[in-house]
Amino acid sequence: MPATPAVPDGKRPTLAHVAARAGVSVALVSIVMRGAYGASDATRERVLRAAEEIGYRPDTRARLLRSSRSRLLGVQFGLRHPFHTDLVEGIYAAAEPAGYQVALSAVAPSRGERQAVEALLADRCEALILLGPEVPAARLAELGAQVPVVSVARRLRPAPPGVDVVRSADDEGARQAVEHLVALGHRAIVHIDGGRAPGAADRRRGYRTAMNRHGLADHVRVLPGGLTEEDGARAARTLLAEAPRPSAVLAFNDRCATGVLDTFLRAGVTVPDEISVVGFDDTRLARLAHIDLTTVAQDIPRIAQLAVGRAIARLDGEDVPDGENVIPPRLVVRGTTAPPGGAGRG
Amino acid sequence: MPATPAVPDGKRPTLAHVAARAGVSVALVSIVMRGAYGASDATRERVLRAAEEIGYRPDTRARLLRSSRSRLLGVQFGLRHPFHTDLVEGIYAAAEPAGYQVALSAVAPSRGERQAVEALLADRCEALILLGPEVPAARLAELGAQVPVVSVARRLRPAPPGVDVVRSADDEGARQAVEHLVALGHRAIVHIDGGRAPGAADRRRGYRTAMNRHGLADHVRVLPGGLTEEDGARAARTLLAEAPRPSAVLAFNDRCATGVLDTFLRAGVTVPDEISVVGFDDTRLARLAHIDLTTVAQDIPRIAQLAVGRAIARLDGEDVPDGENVIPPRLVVRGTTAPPGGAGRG
DNA sequence: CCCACCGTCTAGAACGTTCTAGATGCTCCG
DNA sequence: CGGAGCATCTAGAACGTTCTAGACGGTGGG
Repeated sequence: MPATPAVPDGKRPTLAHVAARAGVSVALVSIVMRGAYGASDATRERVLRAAEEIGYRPDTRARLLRSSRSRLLGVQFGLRHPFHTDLVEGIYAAAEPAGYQVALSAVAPSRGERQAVEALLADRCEALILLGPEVPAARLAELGAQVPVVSVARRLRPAPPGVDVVRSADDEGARQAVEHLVALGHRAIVHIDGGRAPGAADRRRGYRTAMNRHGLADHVRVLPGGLTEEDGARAARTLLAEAPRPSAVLAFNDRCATGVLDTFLRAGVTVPDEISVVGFDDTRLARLAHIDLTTVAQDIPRIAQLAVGRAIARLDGEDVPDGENVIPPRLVVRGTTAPPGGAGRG
Repeated sequence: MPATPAVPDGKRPTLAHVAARAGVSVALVSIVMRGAYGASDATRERVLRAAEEIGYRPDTRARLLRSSRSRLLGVQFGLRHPFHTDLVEGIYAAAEPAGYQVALSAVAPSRGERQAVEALLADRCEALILLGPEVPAARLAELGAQVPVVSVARRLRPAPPGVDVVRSADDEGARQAVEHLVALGHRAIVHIDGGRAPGAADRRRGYRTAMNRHGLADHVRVLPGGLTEEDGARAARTLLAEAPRPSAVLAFNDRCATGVLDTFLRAGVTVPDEISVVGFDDTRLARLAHIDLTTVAQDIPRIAQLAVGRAIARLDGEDVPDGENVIPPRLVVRGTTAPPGGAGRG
């Protein structure tokens, strides 16, 4: 005679089913499932066996509903930005050992930041980690008033209460790039910027300051760009049309830089012989031999770790000092930069 | 005198708070918030205003706990695969208009497929959409017995009950690639495969069949590869060491193909003059001018739409016929293929 | 004038879990 | 022998929502 399944029809097994099968109370099963104190080894084993047998799986939502803490970190990211997806990997790696779960909410063409964040809040995330948020600062302040918020890669001055900032020293990164180009002998260095994108203002400023410091104030030139390949390509087309072209370009990020490279290549302008190009982010893309892009690397694991750390510290009620966490970037020299006039590549 | 906030301290507002403020019952507020039938226009407006004023936000988890349906689709994807992230965008676009929410669970170095799926099930997803799952078929069958499962890009023969398959005609794609190369005059065409990756077996078979059909059985050669750049690079290094090299390479996917291109480029082997290369997926990467990769495009929006459609159909209890949904791919000819011996590029 | 019916609203029980408060029985100590 | 103290276990109330059943007043047909 086959044992009657303890679980009715299509319903999924609950604590009560396990309890019935193991012959104990629901509360005790809860204790065992959580690994909490208060059950003998013998019953513990018996309960676990019963749970295993009927395929019990705890219901996160019911669990969170009851307990005051949800231990859930909400992460908003852009699916198309390798920089973001790499950060997400780091966030998983940092959050799970600390006993926090991660809820992802992507920004996509059909799904704005507002929608992405609303979903996270409705899911009861205790804190928000926003990767490169582009909403107005006022909106971030509003969110910060509700839950701890960590803004990654987006500077806020001053940071509203409840909002932490973790970012690379974007100005410093731009400075390193300019120093490198100047050391190679470049003077006409143009910056294709990121417009209103997070970090863009700092990179612009870093570029300007470095240029001025080297007495190149006359050569300062910022071209409107953006964070996609298309934005880079558009700016590059402007440069192509010019009589004496600049000898070097500092792009807002790697995607933008590949758009620039792409356009130059199609137009027969050789890089770095005729013009040098520098990116920002050091994505996997930049490392490929065809692209082999000189770029400014951000310390992604460290940024992820810090972002999670700040969020958790706030949740644990630690009295985190207000202020930004700024992480130094590092220039990675590859094949798209060379002295002007073309000593050339390889 | 400032109005006393209807909501105590740090707690977030609930239906009860809204009800108290609007002077109606909790049940009525629930009706209004859901937009359900059973409230007059006057009270409806009054309740909505009260909710707005105290910043009420429904609690998804409590909502799901109570109602039998969760209207939640769980999606497992790989953060590093542009093919997956593009699909996720399509899935959002298809699911939300149909009234379903999407829960994302990423596979990362620190987080295997088992863990990713467990998280989705614990969150009460009604159906699972798995992008390129690599777990054993038995495991998928086991999952299919619990909830509707859609396996995207991974073939299963036979598909276990409860498991739908949506995929490109991988064999057909490989065939198109071979046809193209043969038409250009190639004979020694080698395939760098995807090992045990989803779709790899079909692409291998399509390659073999097409080669045989053209009387090139003697030239059939499958080199072990994989789905990352590194896998492609490794295989390319093997080829570089050989005396007469093949004249064309069909790589498992675009990432693998870029690894191949990369290695050839660094070794001074010109593409397509000395050797032609074809990828698979038509990622944004392939379209960049430096790479300009001939590749097999998959119809991503259609795949996403179909995957969501099948999941929802199963949930709605429609009697979906078992069987795969196979979508034809399309070869995109770009700059990495040319006749052998080098009439060359540009 | 009665009753059925409709639109509007409400009380209270679910959902699956955790938490609080306490019950039970055992051991150990004076 | 009488508690105190401990380990183990349990009943029942929460959590914030939806659902079921029904209450209430007004209207209209016979």
